[in-house]
Amino acid sequence: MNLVSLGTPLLALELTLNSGQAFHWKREGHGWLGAIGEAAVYLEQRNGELFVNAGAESAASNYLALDHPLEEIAASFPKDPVTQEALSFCHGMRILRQPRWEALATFITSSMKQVAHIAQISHTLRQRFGRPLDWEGRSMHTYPSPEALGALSEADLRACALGYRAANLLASAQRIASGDTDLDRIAELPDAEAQMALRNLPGVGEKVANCALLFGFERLKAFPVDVWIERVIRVRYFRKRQKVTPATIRAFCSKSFGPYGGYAQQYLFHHARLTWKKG
DNA sequence: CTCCAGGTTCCGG
DNA sequence: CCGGAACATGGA
Repeated sequence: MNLVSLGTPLLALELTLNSGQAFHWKREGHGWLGAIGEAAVYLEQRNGELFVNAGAESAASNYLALDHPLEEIAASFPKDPVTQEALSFCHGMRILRQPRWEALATFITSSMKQVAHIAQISHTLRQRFGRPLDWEGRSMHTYPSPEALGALSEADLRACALGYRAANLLASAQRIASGDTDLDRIAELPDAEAQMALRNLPGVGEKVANCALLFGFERLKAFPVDVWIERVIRVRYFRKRQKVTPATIRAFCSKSFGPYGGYAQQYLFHHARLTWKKG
């Protein structure tokens, strides 16, 4: 158990790992076990001090985005009570800097699925098709590459409970493995163009593209609108019986939440999902 | 059993 | 641009 300290960053570790951004971190003793790209990683927080297994320091601080100016980000949020309530609830949560394909692929598999089930799919794909890793006798797996997934059959993926998403994940993996779509090149594009490029992939619409941009391409203004966000915006920012179309929501979110809109979105999402009362 | 979940795509107004 | 419907699966 050779751990190294990363100091005492402002970081709500458990909140960050369990907020529906990444889906593969598992409790292990007092910490969390998972993979960052091709490396096995163990994370633990004790009295505010962050520890990581030796050798994974830079990978971990990059993945956890410890360089994001969290205080500045929080200060940039609108001062309305809805956002401030979510901010207070999610204090210390960071937007992870995930590998591009991993972020894109997990959200291709996310459509019309609960977070728990997305996690189950992620684990199955890793176990069956990822590369095995080991840390202190504990095993975990990398997220399977586009090449690995692209070589499978749709039936192989359907057997992981992917349902109709299997064809989309397979075709997207093949387009990337073949070089037809280049995620590194997309990473160089401005937000709007990057979004359009991602949306050329099967199973990638506006919402999934925005998730990929926010979680995998460092686009902190990207604002995914899922059923929870749609509900929060509609109920808390508009009057009952007012006509609110998808275009209304898009325009409102784009103008209201500033340069770190993606952070605000993630806080609103997590807060709503955990505290929403029906009726 | 019914309802719903971090949607996308296609199709007719 | 908008609303509807089809698409799989499992948890609540």
